[in-house]
Amino acid sequence: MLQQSELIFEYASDHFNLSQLVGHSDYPAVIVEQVPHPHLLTYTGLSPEQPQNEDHQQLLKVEPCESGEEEIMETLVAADSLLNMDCADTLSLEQHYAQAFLPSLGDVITTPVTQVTVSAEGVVGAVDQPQWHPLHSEKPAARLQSKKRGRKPRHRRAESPTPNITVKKDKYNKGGNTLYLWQFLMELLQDRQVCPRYIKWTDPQAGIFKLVNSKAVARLWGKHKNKPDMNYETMGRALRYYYQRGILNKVEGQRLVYQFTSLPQDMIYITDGEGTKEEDEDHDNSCNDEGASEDSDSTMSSGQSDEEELGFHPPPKKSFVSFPAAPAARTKAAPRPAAPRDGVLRPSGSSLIQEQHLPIVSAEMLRTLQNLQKVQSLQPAGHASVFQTAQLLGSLCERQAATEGAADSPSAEEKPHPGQRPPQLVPLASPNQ
DNA sequence: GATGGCCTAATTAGGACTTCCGGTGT
DNA sequence: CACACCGGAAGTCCTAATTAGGCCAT
Repeated sequence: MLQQSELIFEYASDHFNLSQLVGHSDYPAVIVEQVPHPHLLTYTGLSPEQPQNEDHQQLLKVEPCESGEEEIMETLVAADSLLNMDCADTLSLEQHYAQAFLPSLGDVITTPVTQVTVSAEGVVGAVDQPQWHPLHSEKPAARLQSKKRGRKPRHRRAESPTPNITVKKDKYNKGGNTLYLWQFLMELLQDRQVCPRYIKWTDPQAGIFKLVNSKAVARLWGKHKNKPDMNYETMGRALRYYYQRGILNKVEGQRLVYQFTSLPQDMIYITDGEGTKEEDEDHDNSCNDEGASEDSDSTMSSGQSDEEELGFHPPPKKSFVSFPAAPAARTKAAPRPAAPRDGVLRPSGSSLIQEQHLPIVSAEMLRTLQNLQKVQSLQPAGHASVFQTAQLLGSLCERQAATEGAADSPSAEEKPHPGQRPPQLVPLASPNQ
């Protein structure tokens, strides 16, 4: 049985559009999280019984492609094929997600998690910080205390974990797939299969995001909630309720653009050059962004369930940072500070790369780890803590820096190319080196 | 038989949407 | 005209808290 301190890699995006890697000098961002439940291994194909060194790697194997473009096209075609599939035996990632993953949300949520982000500069951040930091000084919306009749007053049920509220673990442990809409959206925004294709940050620092494909997002939400009739109209109503509760603001004058009044302090923005860095140029998303923008449904045939291909990940449970924009008033998009271009966006003032609760390990990280001899012997059921992984990556960073120092330039061969494996990183002699 | 502890099912309140609607703005 | 957006109202679903009742041991 796995312990909470054990580390599992979820292979999040091997099937992800490789075009996202095109032309970016940064190594992909990486999120690491403790995932306690063995069925997650099943979900990810990493059965605890499996010999990790073999099956694990086989699962994660990514064949390099001669022609990056062809690979991209094939990937897209495959993805689109998935979208069109509705047969019962086509177990979508999302279905898989719902069936296998959600039951463990409670553990996931309450488990302190360390995130590690790797960019070209190496490990940007790796913080093991179990505490959550409520940053909202007050609860945004006044709660109506309704009358009770004929019964003893009881303790109020935990409400939606609006930024400064913690949710009891049990709430997520009862087999229900309780995932609030705002959490769901945050997930999507951290899922590279969805962001920026269907939803994207327009101003991460301000928590402003756009529903690039509102219909697709609504369908995803509906699928998650088992509401096949869900549409943007309905989902939008739920979003509007968030105004009252101070969870969201509408960004005036911009359609389909909303703003989180708070974001997890430890929110991580996986940009690796895509999605979130387009905030200055909405058109620079290579990942179908233009095709998808405003309504990429036009690019999809009707009835396509593009969410079929999407697997996303359990809800973040984090501390939150509120944005300067006052929740009380609808806000225009705040002037944005210059976003760093290192592939990881940080909130003004402090690093975003902190402990976090996303059970995601990107494919890129896994590939990276595959290249490390030490990591190849890492057993989820063994000693591998997230923090150790962070240390490991820190060492990796150092080694890489040393290598780069010798080469004196981040050469092109270090940049990921479509259809190419991520850069071969210098194997680590030891995580503790 | 009375009492207390434990367990379980039923009840209830309330949160978080969902659905529907009429309306406005772009 | 389509779509985004708004917010009221009523409904559904789910969960936690509470209560009631049964069982058992003392």
